[in-house]
Amino acid sequence: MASQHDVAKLAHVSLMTVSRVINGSPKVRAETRERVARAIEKLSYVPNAAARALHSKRSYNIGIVFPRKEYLLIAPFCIELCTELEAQLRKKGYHLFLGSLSDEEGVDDLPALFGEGKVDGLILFAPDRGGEETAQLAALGLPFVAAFAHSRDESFSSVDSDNAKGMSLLMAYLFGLGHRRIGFVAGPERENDSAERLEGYARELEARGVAAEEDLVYRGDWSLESGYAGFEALMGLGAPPSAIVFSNDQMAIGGIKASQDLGVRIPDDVSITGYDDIKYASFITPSLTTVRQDIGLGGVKVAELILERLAGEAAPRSITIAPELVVRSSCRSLA
Amino acid sequence: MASQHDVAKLAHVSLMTVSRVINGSPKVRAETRERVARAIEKLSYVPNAAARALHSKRSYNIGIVFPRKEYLLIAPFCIELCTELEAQLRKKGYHLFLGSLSDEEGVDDLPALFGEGKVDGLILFAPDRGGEETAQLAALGLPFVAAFAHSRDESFSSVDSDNAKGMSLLMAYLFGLGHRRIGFVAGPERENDSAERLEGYARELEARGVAAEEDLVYRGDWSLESGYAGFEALMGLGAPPSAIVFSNDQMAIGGIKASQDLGVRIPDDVSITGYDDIKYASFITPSLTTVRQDIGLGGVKVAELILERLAGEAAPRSITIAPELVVRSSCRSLA
DNA sequence: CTGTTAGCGCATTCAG
DNA sequence: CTGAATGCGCTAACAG
Repeated sequence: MASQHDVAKLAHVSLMTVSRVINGSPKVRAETRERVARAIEKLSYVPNAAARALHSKRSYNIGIVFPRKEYLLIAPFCIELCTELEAQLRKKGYHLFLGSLSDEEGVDDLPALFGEGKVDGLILFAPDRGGEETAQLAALGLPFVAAFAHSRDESFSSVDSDNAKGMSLLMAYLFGLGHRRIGFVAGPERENDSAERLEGYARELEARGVAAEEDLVYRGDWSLESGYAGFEALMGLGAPPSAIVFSNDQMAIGGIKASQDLGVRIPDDVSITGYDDIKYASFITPSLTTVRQDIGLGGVKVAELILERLAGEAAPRSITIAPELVVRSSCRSLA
Repeated sequence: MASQHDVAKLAHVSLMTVSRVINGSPKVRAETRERVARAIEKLSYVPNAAARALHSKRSYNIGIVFPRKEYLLIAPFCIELCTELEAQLRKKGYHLFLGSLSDEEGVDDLPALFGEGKVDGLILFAPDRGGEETAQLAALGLPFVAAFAHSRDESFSSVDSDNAKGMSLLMAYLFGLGHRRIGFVAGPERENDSAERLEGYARELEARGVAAEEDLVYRGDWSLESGYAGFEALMGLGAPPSAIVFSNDQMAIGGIKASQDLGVRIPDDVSITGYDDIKYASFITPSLTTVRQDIGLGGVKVAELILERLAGEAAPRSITIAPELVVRSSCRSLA
């Protein structure tokens, strides 16, 4: 409730001196500074964010936007990212706003959501691959960073995992085990991570002279349910695969459930892999061979990039998080 | 970038008239209103939140605080709550701030976090049971609601699940199946949900004339790991229980993992139950008998209560979410 | 129905 | 080193 005015009165100085002390200006005598500091302490004065924002035209708030309800499917992910992000931003005096867009809303609703100057910048979580969303957002002129997306042309900053690398690790491992007929359960078509993993799968097959088969690719949506359905579909094929790569751990866990209901043994009858290395990956039976991504590091990098964008100095850039193969017990050697 | 000033100029009216149109005051001639509306449209004018907040002394922001890192353990939970909460608040023109307190921080750090007038109210997620945190927060004078906590004396508003009811359902079911020697894997001591579930367990045993045994209670922390350890500990007892109640699904899933590593069959050798009915509960094998809580509804109620608190009319009140027993296949009848 | 005045709390001028 | 004036964008309280 106390304002600079009150502090100034109590410390017998002017408003300006108080302001200077608060903003750490060196041009204040130590003694005066001390007096002001005590007054601040006594009144438990806290600067008013609105007034500051009004004057400085900066809210010191960042918004994070989860574009679609479907992203709740990957909750563990989101939370981990948000926590780290929030911690990093706070160190720099920024706060994090949460904003999930409903299915009916699009990027054009963002001004209404955040455009009143409530945020200085935005984090866009897994925007569509087509680039319309990011283009629209760029047109708005609000600094932003895309998380779990990738800007090929560096027209915006982004943090993404190195999906090509991850898939390469995974496929090399599977081929080393002797697998040739490998099924794939993909994520949503419009997402970058999903698309890149599918591309990686196809590329790795081709590199080893294995012809791609349309039947061997099932289109899922990251959910447990779609993993279940994917496993059923692939194993129901006339010639089922000897291994199935799921685009994320969650779908793989759905697949494991399906295997049990179907009486198919993993890895005896079919090998499977996931992606992400969520907590459950090691707590499910069989424990899941997967690709680990350091989400926390992703949060740190996103924070770094958005701050960079706010400063406006550097050009947009993309950071990719290195993946790591985690071998557990969901695959067997055909040899 | 456009301000009311620009709109006023373009529409050939005064600032005040613009303000009135924006705030929907009826005291404006239809024709004038129309003219102003067009100017607003043309300039794509959006009111400035900071200026508004400065004048009205309301930020139209609500903060949600996750008091401890350990809450990341229950991520699916948090996300579901946040999403629903955010959607509800947005309908009323409010935005949601995220703020996780690190382990070193306490409620007294909240002013620094949010106290600059950045928020009008706070949601406190699962505060300690002792009530110091809530008492401190109340002392700050900031309206708040505790989520997944319970105010016995209605000194603050809270939303919580009816743990007594949930435990009663669960224990009745287990007793009906013939179980008498029942183990319990508890959550953290200081949390309300955790404490109430443990109390419920003890009460239900006593009500049926079964003596409580200290050895049969293992203190966990909601995590998969602690569930694993709890299962090991309880089954390692000289006389292991015929059923184990886990305070949440996550620990139960940890327990299932332990059972497989130990070669103990569920439910043949021991029955288990969880609490929460998270998505994985039905996708694990054996599928988990548990208690369902409608987290989304919790979010709706939390929004309702905080808005009530902001309005300042009604007295604080507590809402409890009705639990529901979900029987699946992790328990067997001893008969 | 519409316009004028004033002030919310802060920080950037520019003078002392 | 410190202070006085000024304005950020908006709206409540008064005029007209």
